[in-house]
Amino acid sequence: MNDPTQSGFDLQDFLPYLLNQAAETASRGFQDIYRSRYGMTRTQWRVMANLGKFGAMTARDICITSHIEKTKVSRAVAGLEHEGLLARSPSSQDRRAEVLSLTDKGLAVFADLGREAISYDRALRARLGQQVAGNLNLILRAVISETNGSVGDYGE
Amino acid sequence: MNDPTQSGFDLQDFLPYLLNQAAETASRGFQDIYRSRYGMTRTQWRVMANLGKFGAMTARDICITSHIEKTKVSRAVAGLEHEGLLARSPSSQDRRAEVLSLTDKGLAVFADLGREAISYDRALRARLGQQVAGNLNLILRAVISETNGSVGDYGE
DNA sequence: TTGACTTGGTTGCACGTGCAACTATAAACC
DNA sequence: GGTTTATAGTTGCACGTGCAACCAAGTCAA
Repeated sequence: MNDPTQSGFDLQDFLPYLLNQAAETASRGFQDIYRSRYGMTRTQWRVMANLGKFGAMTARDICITSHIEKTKVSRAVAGLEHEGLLARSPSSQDRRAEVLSLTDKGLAVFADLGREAISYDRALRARLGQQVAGNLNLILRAVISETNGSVGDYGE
Repeated sequence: MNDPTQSGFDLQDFLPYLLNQAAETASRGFQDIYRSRYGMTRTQWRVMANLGKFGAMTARDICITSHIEKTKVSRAVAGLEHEGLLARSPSSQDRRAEVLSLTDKGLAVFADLGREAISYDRALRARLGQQVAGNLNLILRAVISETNGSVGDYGE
């Protein structure tokens, strides 16, 4: 590895770069599943995963728990609703907010993708080794909470 | 953490999700630098980092070493050339290919960003702890080489 | 009640990207 | 030679995203 500019900088050791590459390769395979099978976006999948886990919640709640920007959530919700996977009902406490929940169809899709996700994750961890995978899990959380010094709106 | 659907799936423990979140938070700060300071794209920054390290190379070479898709490289190169940061010269061996290299201006920009990147990376590693950071580095490489079972074209 | 300010959510626009299709040159084969 | 097949690089188009601006409902205080 020569370095004509003597800069001493190597992209291949730059943590943000490595993280992005790793995230991309790790995500690709699962993305293919929810995209080809249900034509879903990553954000849609994430929104669905939240509703699947927590039941009913507002868009705002999703933003907070998942650090997804609100415009992304808004559009993902619109898409999921259009596909009949999600339903909105007005909030009784706040007429601006809407309570979101998965429809039966949405629950079925989530059940399917949840299963796939679990086995995908399991396979990935197996390839890395349980020890290493657990380690990675912890470190990533550290990375996420570091630097994440709470910015405008709510996160992100 | 309740789980109404009993799916057993938790997005917060899904490795692809964690990797993406970590990558995003880790990248954000540095992205602000090359974007606000030079109006550069992430891909442009990466292409520049390659040329800065390796000197002169073709677009194809960049694709191979950095696993960036060729259309992204093509556009990044066009942009960098437009800004006068990069120059093309026809390859003597292959009239389809062009040898890319940074101009003096490009070298100066790379020197600046390279410095910034090094200190950014150093700060990040310091926050994680050297031990953990080194660990992360290794694991990420493993993640990248796993799953990366060589697809069409050259990588990506 | 009225006004200033906050907050839940949506929308317009510009932009980077993924993919497929395309041009031009090179290499392989008969 | 001539014909196929692979390769370097570009381009058109559709699409998801980031950001700023926006609307409507809530909040708080005078």
